[in-house]
Amino acid sequence: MAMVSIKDVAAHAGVSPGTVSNVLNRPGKVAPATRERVEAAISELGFVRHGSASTLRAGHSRTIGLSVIDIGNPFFTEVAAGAEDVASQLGYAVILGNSAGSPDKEDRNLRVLAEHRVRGVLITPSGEDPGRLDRLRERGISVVLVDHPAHRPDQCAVAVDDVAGGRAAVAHLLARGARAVAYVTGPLTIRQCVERREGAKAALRAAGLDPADLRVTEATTMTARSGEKAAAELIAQGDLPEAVFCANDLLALGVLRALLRAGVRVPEDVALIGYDDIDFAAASTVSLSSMRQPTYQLGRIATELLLDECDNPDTHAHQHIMFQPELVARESTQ
Amino acid sequence: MAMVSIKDVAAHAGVSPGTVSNVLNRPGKVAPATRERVEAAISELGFVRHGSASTLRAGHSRTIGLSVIDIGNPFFTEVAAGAEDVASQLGYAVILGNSAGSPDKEDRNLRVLAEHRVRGVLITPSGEDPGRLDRLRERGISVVLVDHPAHRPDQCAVAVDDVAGGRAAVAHLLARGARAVAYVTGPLTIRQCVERREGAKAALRAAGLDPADLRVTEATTMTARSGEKAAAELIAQGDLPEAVFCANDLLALGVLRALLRAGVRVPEDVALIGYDDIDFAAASTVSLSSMRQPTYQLGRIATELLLDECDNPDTHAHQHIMFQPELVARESTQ
DNA sequence: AAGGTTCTGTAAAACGTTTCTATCCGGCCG
DNA sequence: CGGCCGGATAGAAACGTTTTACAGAACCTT
Repeated sequence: MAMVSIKDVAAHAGVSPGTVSNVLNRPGKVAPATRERVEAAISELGFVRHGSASTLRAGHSRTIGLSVIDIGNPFFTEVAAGAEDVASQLGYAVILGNSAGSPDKEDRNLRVLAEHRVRGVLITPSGEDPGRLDRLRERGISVVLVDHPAHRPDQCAVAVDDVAGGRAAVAHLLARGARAVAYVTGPLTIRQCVERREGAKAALRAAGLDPADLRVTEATTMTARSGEKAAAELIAQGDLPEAVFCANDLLALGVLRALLRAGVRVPEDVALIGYDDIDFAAASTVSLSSMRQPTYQLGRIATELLLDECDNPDTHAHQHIMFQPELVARESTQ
Repeated sequence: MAMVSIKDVAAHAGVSPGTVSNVLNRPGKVAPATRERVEAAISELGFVRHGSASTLRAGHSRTIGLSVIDIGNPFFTEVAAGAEDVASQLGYAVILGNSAGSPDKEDRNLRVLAEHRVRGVLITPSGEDPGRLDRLRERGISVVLVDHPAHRPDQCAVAVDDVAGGRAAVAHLLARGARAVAYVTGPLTIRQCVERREGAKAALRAAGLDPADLRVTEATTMTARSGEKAAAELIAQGDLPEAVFCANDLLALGVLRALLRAGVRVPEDVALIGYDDIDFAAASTVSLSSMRQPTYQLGRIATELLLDECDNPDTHAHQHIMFQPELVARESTQ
């Protein structure tokens, strides 16, 4: 309970508080003998630096914010894991904000982050951004966009090329000989869903087919249950496509399940590919082909960019990094 | 960039800084007219309270720590979501720590939390705890154990009854008429795995069977891949059990996959039940029976207990809450 | 009308660091 | 031998808030 402060350490080591601070922050500036004495006092007294006092005086904290849309989604979980690893390695703490898709909650979270004077924020913005990120930047808080292209040159962003992903997925289906292709997507208000669709159309075009022939089924959520419903619709229409591309793996697993129960063989009757390559894609009964995204890397790199921007503001060059997704072919498209 | 402080607000509203602070923290104490004037100044100037200064002076922060073993595991993700929801609703920020199973990393994380003078910590301790939690408590940081029974009466803990869960799962298998039961488990260094095994044995005993007949296969990790390997072993032994209980759903999904590929029908030849009821359990081709745990609730309640302990230290009563898991019967045990 | 009691608001002292300036001391050069 | 220099440390101010003690004003009571 008795908080031991830098003064106590100073008294115990027979030096001034300033010297203790130097040992903590610029160990090179203090003579080895004194340094040892201070370090001994620190561990003897169990001193732990008061982060808030430090932040207050120094004008900046060793904390970053992470604002994601849905921490329950394996995609964001991986991003968070990558970010946390890098941050904790560099002695930064990560404050987690889950916007749950609600712009209100996102605003509340950003406010909390601003109060904490975080050094920077990693954010996957939900919906369009009416200048609230600019407001953060005005406060001197760096922002790195995650899984979202930058809308301004003076900021960093890391994203994955969703158009290329959609194109690669459908090109893979076409290479297997399929011609009638369906796209099962989540809400088309989601940027990723739209871009993957554009990629799919591009692949059709490149193969000399009419992009308008892409049969699009829009589900209300990106869950397995929605996938089942979508597949039921396709089946009800009687005229099954030769191949189905799903906007994420959860949808694909739902489609897979519905097809198998209806006696449709995968991949013999219908080939199937998902997106994200979540762990369960490989584990499903007919293992699922998918587009792998470097999610953990996304979190790592975004954090590295952010901390570089904070720690070396002069030499820092803003970057827009676009990862390429990778095709993982499994049984469902053999 | 120009940080606006409480003084600027005070000047702008024609009051003293103390009054602004009162408006912020004890609005009732200040006359309505003045309050409005101050509030106008606040929003006009875009003032955001400096959390660190506040923490420093007030002696406590509005921040809690969350230390989990593996943020990639859906179980912990749900816990985190529950915790974040409650915390953010009460204006608290959550600092995330991922120990990744390493006691070293856990220590580092706890140190960061101590530096930030968090109000309290939610922790699922990894391995045995050599007094480091006590050290936190000495510093006035409350601790609530998550998914772990309390080892002391003067602390809160929320957990799920793993013995009861193991018992219910196996009782369900026995009720279907199975007699030869196998248990596919993760490392038996994990408390949960051991307790679920004890529950399984208890169910056998209660049915008049010999608990020693439980065929235990210990996998090195709790993943689908390990589950496949475990099932391959069972198949290789020639003598298939009538029912398999897996220590978690990932293992079960792996077992399911291996069985189906070997031509074993589920549930006709072998019944199968997992644990955790992750989303993918319902979505797999043969939907998977499982034991559902109130994970989101676990996070919520733990946070509520923690914040109650912080905010009402006098009236707070320490609680040890033990949830009961719930059987979810699906196709794999029909 | 005097004394007390609320009710509002002010002023100033903390909280624990960091950082800037000043001081001390030993040694080196001329 | 005196003056200087450079390294090491001390001392004090500042960061933005909360909180305590207190001062005025207004209102009530007798």
